[in-house]
Amino acid sequence: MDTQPAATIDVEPVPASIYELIREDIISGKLGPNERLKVADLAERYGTSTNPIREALQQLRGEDFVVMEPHRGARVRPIDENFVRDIIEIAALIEPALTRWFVGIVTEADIAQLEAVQREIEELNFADPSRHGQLDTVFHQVIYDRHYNRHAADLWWRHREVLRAISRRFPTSLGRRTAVLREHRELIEAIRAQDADRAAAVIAAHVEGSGRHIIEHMRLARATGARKPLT
Amino acid sequence: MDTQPAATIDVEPVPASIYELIREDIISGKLGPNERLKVADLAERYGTSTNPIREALQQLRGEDFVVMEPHRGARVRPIDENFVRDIIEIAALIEPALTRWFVGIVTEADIAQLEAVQREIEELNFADPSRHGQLDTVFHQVIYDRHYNRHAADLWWRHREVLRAISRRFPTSLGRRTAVLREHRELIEAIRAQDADRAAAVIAAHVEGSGRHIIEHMRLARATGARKPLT
DNA sequence: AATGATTGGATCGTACATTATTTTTTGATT
DNA sequence: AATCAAAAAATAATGTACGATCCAATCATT
Repeated sequence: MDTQPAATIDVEPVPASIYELIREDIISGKLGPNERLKVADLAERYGTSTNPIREALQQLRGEDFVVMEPHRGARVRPIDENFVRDIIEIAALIEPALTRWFVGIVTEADIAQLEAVQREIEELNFADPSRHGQLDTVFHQVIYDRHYNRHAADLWWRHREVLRAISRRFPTSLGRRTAVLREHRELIEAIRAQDADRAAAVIAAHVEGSGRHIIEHMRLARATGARKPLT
Repeated sequence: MDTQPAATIDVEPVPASIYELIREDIISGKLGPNERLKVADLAERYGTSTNPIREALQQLRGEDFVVMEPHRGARVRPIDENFVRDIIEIAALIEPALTRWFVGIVTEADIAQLEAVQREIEELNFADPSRHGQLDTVFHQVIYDRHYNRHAADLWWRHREVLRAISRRFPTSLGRRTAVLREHRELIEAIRAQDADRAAAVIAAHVEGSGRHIIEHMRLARATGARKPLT
């Protein structure tokens, strides 16, 4: 899974392949936790034959969105609070390291780009959540996308997509909004000051805060709209 | 991909599924870097039809061992020095964090198990490389396997498998041998002393050293036996 | 050099065989 | 009659086969 080029700010991506459709439905919760994924059902649901479904499921299995047992088929890996906590913890280890490196290679132009994106984010001021999600992604992409460690960058990207999809489900609290803006500004500041330690610390806090926010909302949603248990 | 139970020390695993066969051939280098993976060829090679091949490739794609371009088929993701460096860097971030947590929950029995495995390792003294690889894996598995963050643990396991497969290709240098034994002992020491910082530092050095060793050997192998370039 | 035809191979669809699992039915025993 | 185990049927995954279609690269022609 390669990351998008940082320059183009693409429109909301409309899922094309079966793989993307199923993944979207898993992340968005249309396909619930632990739900069985029968090849025949999915084929009908998405209007294709079984072959593409089988392949999509295998790919999703490789990416850990789907669990498969031999001769017992596929199930949706639950995207629950634990899941989010896990990937946030990993992100909290990787992102500071990537940021640290970025501080060492950053150019005037990079900082200008960061500031431009940040300006857009502040102007938008969370009016359009989906657009904000895009801009926020681009902001961090500027920092991570040129890193030589493609594995780490792709890992970040994968986590990012999951978190963004989950975040779409609920609004950003006022407290979180101000924190996001403050942390972004502080990050730019630290990068400009060539203070790698501070930049790393800021991004670590940023990731943690974002994770807490998401998990809190998930907990709330779970408590309120009691979801049906596994099939 | 779930990790094995820590208790059972299994025999050298014989790959069963097509997926495992192909992955093994990629990691071991039988399928060279960037080599085209034609479904028809692979089907013949492994004695199956094309469907299982396609599904295996999709899974490998999800795990990033294979890259696919639309309508242009699959290629082997090169398992080269950069690849190893990338996953080592990630491991060097994750393993200390996992170790740190382990220090907090470790029991007498855990330490006894670590010591038992370490004793076996020292007795074997690298006589049987494959067996050593197993024991070394078990040693670290004791530490990581019970962590609540299954994502992180699985990430470790995946990296581990790749590195172990690569390591099979060449002998462990004398210097590395003594370093491994020393670091293991030091790690047990730090864990017993409840010194999380030191344990984390030791494991970070351990991962780094292991990475350097592997990359050095790969560089050497590349320089010596000049491999054929991409198809 | 640009254009169009050819071809290799991926991708997708469909159908069916085989095998393993789950559920239901049956039958024997208490 | 109730209970439980074995057998049978249903369900669904997995594997095989083959044809249709589409895309990209190559080759031939102008």
